[in-house]
Amino acid sequence: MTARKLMQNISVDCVILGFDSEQLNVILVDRTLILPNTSEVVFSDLTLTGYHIYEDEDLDSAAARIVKDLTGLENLPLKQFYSFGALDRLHHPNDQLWLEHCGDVFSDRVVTIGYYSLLPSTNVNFIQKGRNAAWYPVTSAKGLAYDHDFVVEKAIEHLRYKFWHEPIGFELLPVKFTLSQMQKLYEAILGTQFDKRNFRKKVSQMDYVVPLKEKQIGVAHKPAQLFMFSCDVYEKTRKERFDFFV
Amino acid sequence: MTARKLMQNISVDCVILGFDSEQLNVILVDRTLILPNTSEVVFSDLTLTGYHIYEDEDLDSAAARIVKDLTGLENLPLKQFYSFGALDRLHHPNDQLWLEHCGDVFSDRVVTIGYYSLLPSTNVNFIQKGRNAAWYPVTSAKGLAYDHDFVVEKAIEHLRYKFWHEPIGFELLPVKFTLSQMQKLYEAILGTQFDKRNFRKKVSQMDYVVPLKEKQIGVAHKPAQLFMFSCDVYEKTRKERFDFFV
DNA sequence: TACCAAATGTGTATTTTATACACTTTTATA
DNA sequence: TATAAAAGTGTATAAAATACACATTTGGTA
Repeated sequence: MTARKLMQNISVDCVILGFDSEQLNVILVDRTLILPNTSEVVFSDLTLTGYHIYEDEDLDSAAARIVKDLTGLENLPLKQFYSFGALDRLHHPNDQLWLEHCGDVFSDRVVTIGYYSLLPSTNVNFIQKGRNAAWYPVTSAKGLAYDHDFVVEKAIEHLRYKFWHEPIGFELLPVKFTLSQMQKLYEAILGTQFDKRNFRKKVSQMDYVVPLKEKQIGVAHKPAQLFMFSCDVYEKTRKERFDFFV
Repeated sequence: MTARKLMQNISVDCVILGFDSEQLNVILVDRTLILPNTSEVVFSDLTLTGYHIYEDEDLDSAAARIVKDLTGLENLPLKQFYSFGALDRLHHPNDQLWLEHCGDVFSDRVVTIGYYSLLPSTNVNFIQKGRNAAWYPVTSAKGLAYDHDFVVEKAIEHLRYKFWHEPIGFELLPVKFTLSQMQKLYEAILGTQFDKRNFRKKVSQMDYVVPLKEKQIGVAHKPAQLFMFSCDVYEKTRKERFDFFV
């Protein structure tokens, strides 16, 4: 394989969001600058899973490759949500130090294409090469590298927007889930409370939330019925309607 | 002013959409390749309003500058909607010819950030420098330069999506509009029919559609009452709700 | 083995919203 | 003054949203 050339001015950053039945989490990667001669740790902070794209790969492929390289995760449903090109997005002192020392010398003008992905944040096995990727609660994801605080903020804004209008919540739940888990998720993301009976009445109208003949096991109380989301049924039965009204 | 440097690999393309009470239109710019020595017209086609960004400008500013340069229009509400980075997006023969002959030699790997803007397409005065910008019905916007057919398609998809969920339709109407104009717009974009009485009943629930004490003038029939959209009222009274249900 | 803790699961009455549907009114113009 | 063209209006019915409280099932433990 011949050497692939990285594009100096274009990168991809992925906001991988997970839910653990309590809160929303994001995968962040360790960025520690160690001086090679003295082994001094100059600083240590966190970044999103992101990197420059190669000249011979499109944006979606770049996003998938970068996530795989940094976390080992494959086949995530990565979707583009916004691009970031502020002039000062790499101008914090740590970013400049990092760019000076990190081998490949890149431009300090990089436009990055933001991607996001949703998954349940339990049972995720990271396979890391060198750098450490891990889940962090989004509430604690502050002081990140570059403009990544802003990128995360925009991703969550985008997530909330889609949450109101499409059934994407299921991507954050296990394949088989209980209605209480679903309700907790929606309450957490949308910051609302729902009445249990009315929530269930509403869900029962959704043909694409399919009841299974299985129950929870290993819980110290009455086990709940499990449900699945059917994408097929959703696509076939969805009816759009005005909802900006009133 | 010192010479600004264009970025080889990054451009912005703007899909400026207008409505003329009949159909959706888009501003396109003439791209005619004339050989300088023989004056032969090699080809002539159309592009979106787009160009490379400068090293010292952010994406939003670039979009505004490019639209102004190509059309004379200022202060349009330009919003980013998607980015395009397919490997072959500049690989049609005309695109290659154009890139070879058009002076500045750019890379054939350009990632473009898509912006869109909405406005009523009547009473728009183009001030053009050299190249011709004009409205074209979106239905006839085929065979455009680069991947611009695809960019337009994605923009309209985005528009429809937002149309269902937010009152952005008003950006495509004159400041003062009649309910029939509004209904026709929604029917055109969403591809649905609404019952007149039910549509009006619904609109009357929207506090942010404000009836004026004015009527249409110069029409050869009973003149309709005029209405305005109030962004202030909308922001203060909007209630989000689930709408992906059922 | 009886009791407790913990979470599940269920129904009804009321209000609000959506839908279906047809004729009269107002204006400019011929 | 008759006509054409579009504006404007109400009611009955069906569907959906909301408010609200208690009995049930299970595992664990005394």
